[in-house]
Amino acid sequence: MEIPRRHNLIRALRQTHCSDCALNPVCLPPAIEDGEIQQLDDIISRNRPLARGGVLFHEGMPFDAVFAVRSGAIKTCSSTPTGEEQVTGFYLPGEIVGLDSIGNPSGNYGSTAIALETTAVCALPFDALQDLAGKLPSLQHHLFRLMSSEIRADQQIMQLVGRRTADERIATFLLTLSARYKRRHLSENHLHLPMSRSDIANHLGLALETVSRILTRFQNMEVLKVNGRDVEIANRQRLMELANGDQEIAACNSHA
Amino acid sequence: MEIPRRHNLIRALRQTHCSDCALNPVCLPPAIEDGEIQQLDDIISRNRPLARGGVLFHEGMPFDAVFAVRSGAIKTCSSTPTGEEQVTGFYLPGEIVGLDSIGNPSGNYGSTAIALETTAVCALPFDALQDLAGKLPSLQHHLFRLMSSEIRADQQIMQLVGRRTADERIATFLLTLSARYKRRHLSENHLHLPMSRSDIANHLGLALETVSRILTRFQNMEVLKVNGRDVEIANRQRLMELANGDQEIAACNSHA
DNA sequence: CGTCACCTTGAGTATTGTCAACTCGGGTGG
DNA sequence: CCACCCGAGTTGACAATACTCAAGGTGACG
Repeated sequence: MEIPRRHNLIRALRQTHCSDCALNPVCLPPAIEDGEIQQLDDIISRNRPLARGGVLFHEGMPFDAVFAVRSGAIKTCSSTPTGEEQVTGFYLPGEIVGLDSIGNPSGNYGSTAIALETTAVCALPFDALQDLAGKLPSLQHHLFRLMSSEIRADQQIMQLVGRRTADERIATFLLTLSARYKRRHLSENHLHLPMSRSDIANHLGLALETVSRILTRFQNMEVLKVNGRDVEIANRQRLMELANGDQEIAACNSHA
Repeated sequence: MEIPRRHNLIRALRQTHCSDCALNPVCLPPAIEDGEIQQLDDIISRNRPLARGGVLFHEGMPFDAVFAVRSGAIKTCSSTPTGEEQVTGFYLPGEIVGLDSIGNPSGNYGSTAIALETTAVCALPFDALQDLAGKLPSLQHHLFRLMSSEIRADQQIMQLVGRRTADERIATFLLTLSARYKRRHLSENHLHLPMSRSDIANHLGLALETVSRILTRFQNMEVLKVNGRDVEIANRQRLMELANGDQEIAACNSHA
């Protein structure tokens, strides 16, 4: 009796339209009108959800679309000149994957997108999106904003990875994730991490052992409650201090 | 007799148009037509060159334009939550500065742009640029490509800073710079670095002493000839190996 | 000719990576 | 049904890369 139920679920997902999508304030321009939503809706295709580990697009495949995450989570990796993989980002519902590939000189995707859990996406064929953006200034503006946000997010990671200690990177990573969960109206203090320790480590430029050690240390400090991939922020104030490297403030408090 | 001469120079710069700018293959869409160039030209303003250290825009100022570098060089920095500065990028002639600020929620510039030497820029007021992009699909596409390239560049830095040794970072940085010089038809083997050691270090997530030490070591290895900010690539093959961390290849060669 | 950035070089240290062993939980197959 | 295996995660010991602190050196510019 489970198979038919799953099929119904899938059908329900595929029938959904932008106009009644709970995420539309996140992935659509704020000022868009109903008729315009319809136009956007017409170019979007919703495929069957990807299983965990499923590949949404692969580095080197011809670039044809960007994707809005509906549910689940995606990681993107690009392979370095030396052959290792670098996790360039994580994408949660309401976020857009593939923006980095738009202007790739080769015309191909410049990274690989992999589902971290069962994940549903909306495909936005880029040619059509671009045409539509020419007609709808608010959509064009929104796309510029999205890409620009991606640039700023990458610059934040850059600065995180380049100038901060391992503790600060982990603390900041968790707080950023928490803010993104909050934005999509989920609990901001009880996070379920869709990615492995190894993915986190790779993304933050750390060894996976370091990530593991720091999470347990934060737990011992009663800043977090960690249970595998479930992480609860128990002391947000302290976590923010850790993110900023305010060792002394905490020390002062402790012997006050 | 120098003042008038400089004034003439400045006037010459300001009178220049996109149509006869040597950089236009780099900063304009490849398929643009003459009439369209004229439209673009009309919205561009060319200000008097910035002196070294001059601020093009400052973090927190209202965002109104992006800038094409005509000559000289620009660095962008953003200040971290803890107050330090992070050098997020360097911009050479033909490159566009300010793309990261387009979608800043506050509507302000999200970083500060500073001239590393005497620098001339073209200002592209963003409202007008956006309107024009709505009319000229090739311009819209070009802007998407530029932003997407910026994302990829940042991701490369991310991976450089997160996963590579100091040697690899410096080697890769020099090679990337060399490629950019080549693209603008300058010598690819004799580089003049417009930025200080400290800027390089900051950008690559290193201490400035480390940068200095590595440059002298590369010089001792006869890979580079370094003289202050003049750097000559003496053994490109070897530099590429260093960029990829092929320690063994070199070691093998040496006792062959 | 002095000052002031900027750069170089040295010595000692420490944060973080590497290697390695072990635990835990889930799924598979005998 | 149980044993086994495998991947993910944890923990420990040790090593090394790169940072910090500190002391010169060099060149430009007033």
